[in-house]
Amino acid sequence: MEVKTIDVCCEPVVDVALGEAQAIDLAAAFKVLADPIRLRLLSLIATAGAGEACSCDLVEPLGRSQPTVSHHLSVLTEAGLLTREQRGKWAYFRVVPERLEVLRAALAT
Amino acid sequence: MEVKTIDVCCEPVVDVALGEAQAIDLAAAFKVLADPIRLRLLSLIATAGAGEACSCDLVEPLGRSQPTVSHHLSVLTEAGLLTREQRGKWAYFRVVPERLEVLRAALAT
DNA sequence: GCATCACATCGACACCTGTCGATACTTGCG
DNA sequence: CGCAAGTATCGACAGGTGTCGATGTGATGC
Repeated sequence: MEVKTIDVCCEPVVDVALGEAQAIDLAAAFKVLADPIRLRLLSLIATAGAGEACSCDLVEPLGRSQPTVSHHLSVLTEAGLLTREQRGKWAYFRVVPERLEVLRAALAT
Repeated sequence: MEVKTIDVCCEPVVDVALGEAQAIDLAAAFKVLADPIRLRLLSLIATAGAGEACSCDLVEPLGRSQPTVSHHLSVLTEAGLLTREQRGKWAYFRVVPERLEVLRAALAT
């Protein structure tokens, strides 16, 4: 997946008729969440001790190869759902709650 | 897309570590939303006059062929996001707010 | 009964995406 | 400097998905 910076408008889907461009952006955002590995990555990082997790601790519990996990972490980061911080040899990731909140708002009824 | 009945558990993604099976179900649910045409269908139906819309009124504004729109309506209906009611020659669709609410809850922070 | 309209299904195609092994790239440490 | 460890990137493959034209299926009305 190639996900650019995603600008999701805040209008709920069920409020005003969605424009074509907004629909494309919003769909791209949901596409990032439409993968079990990425959902589990979000969950693992969010529930980790200090609210952050190292790549090295994420490969094994998911049962996927290191390149695959790295790929999914990139997708989540490029979508703005994660932040990446390099500390020495290790890369630490944190979730960005505001991003989830934006998507959550789009589903408001 | 072939989407069976989707049973999404209500645990927020960021609350407890997501199980493998739950992640698969949740990802399938988000996959349904990860398409611009389907998002616009939801939006069009939700904002329609009586809260419902006929297929005949959905083909033209989306700029896709009738089979394609019919396909997306099937995906949304099978996922439980829409209900379908046949009245005479026409098929009327309504959104199921509870379904959106379930997905919304999964993104809670 | 038959033509017509609304809609669903089928078959086929191009494109995208998740996956992995191999490899390149940094950083830290002797 | 040279080696090792943690990650990212590359290339390639199998499988999934959106799309459409053609066709099938009911229901309506003459």
